[in-house]
Amino acid sequence: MAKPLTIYNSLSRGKEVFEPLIPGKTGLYVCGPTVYSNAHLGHARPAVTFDLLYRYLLHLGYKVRYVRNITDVGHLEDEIEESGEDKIVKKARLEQLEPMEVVQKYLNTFHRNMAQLNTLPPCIEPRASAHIIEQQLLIKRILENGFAYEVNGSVYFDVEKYNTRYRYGILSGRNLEEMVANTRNLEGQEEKKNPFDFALWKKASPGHIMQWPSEWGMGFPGWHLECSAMSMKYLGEVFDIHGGGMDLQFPHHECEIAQSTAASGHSSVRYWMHNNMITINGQKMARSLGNFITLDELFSGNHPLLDSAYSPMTIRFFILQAHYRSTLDFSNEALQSAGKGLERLMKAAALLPKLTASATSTVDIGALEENCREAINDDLNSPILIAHLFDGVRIINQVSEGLASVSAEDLDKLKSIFHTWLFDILGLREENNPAGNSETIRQLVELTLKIRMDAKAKKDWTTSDYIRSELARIGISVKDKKEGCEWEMD
RNA sequence: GGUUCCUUGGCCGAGUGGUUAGGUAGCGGUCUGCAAAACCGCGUACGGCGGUUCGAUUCCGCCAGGAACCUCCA
Repeated sequence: MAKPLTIYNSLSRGKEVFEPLIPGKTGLYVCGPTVYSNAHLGHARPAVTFDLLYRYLLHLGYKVRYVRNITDVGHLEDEIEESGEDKIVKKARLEQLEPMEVVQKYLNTFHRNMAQLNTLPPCIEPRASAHIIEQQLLIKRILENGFAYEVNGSVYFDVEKYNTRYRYGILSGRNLEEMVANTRNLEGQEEKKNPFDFALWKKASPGHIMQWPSEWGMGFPGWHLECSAMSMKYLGEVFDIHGGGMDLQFPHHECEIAQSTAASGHSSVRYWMHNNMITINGQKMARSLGNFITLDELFSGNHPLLDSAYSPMTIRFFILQAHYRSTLDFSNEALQSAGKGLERLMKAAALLPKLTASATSTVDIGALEENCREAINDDLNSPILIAHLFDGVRIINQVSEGLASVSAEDLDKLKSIFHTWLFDILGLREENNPAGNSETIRQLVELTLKIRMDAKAKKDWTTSDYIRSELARIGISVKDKKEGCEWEMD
């Protein structure tokens, strides 16, 4: 009896069997990016993590609605500042662009990067700016229920009041009393009853570009509201999975819970999932820390910290080789070894169609499939899953070298395992050099190698080695086999 | 200061109260004209000090070092 999918629920701090609210269907909401600059390595982590989850849920046969928001309204950059400018507005002035032009520019890049990483697009990608009315309606519900108050054109969430009926801090394990004791008083918060109250609607200063009319005056929605409003709209007042980075657990997700609960009277998310951070020199990679490397820089190798370029699939594999709840440390050495490992995996996969079946098997394929399933069912343990696939790699290579044999049935099974787990679920794919597909180049290389084989036949090692090293110089590696040779382009 | 968490072989990174993680790098071997690839073999890692236990890397305590959150953040 196979164990079912279990996932770690941040809310209970333990693994739980995943059972959707509605049999056969499930909803997944993931916090997307704030599009005010290029996506960096850190953004790839949740994208790949929840892509893996999405792919696996689809594989299990669920009808999945996957929602990932785009924050294009911008959160307040710094409440202490009088102007209270938001990030997107600030960037817009810097670049002399319309705010929506900035949004579109970085959104386009984000989409391209996500496609390069072979992440499946979400079913719905709602934008905060397109859901101002929904956010205002949610504020009204919270006000009607008495958990918010209006001051001078802004609306704040009343955390203390909320905490009398519900509990503020259930997700992040905080309690309000401790928070009160430890909160320092920041300036510019005179409007709030308590420093930990947060804005649902913020009055716009005169120079603020992004603002909308509301019954409280011109303003813009608070930091945390869009996710509550949009998840509710597209997934319902109760839905299965909400994902995001660990750094969003507090205050963002805590506030989301409070908002949704204050409006509807009950909690909305059944399973909270949080991916850990990517670190660099032991420290979190973050835009605000200035220690980030963008995905485009990684793909091109154009960054002082990079020894070489790393392909999108190398990045994806690098991320999948660590469990999503562990920190993952960036280094050139780690990325290079990931690239090598991936190459080995993909080469074995490419060998699969060329294998011939024997009457009997000398290897055990049966356990492999079950091992893969067991690994991923255990809170998406992709590193273990990958380790099992490397068992398959050894088998494939042994069969290819005539050191082991597989029956036709086992060979089919092996093919199906790689197809399902490597390509469909881990979402890895071949990265062909486009030039390698050119028929002209193929024929030129074949011709050159034919000349080399003639030289080899005459034991003219000088010519044969010259051709091989020159081909290597232009990126074509040649491997001699017992009969003939193989070649490939980098 | 508060809350939570981490410390595994050169590097990345799983996992477990007693039995091989895996990748990569390194070493030895097979194969090969050589090289590469592949295959076979190898290293006896679990921060320190105590405790529980027949037995702890795995549980508990203390110490050291590091991280995340407490402000925007994936």
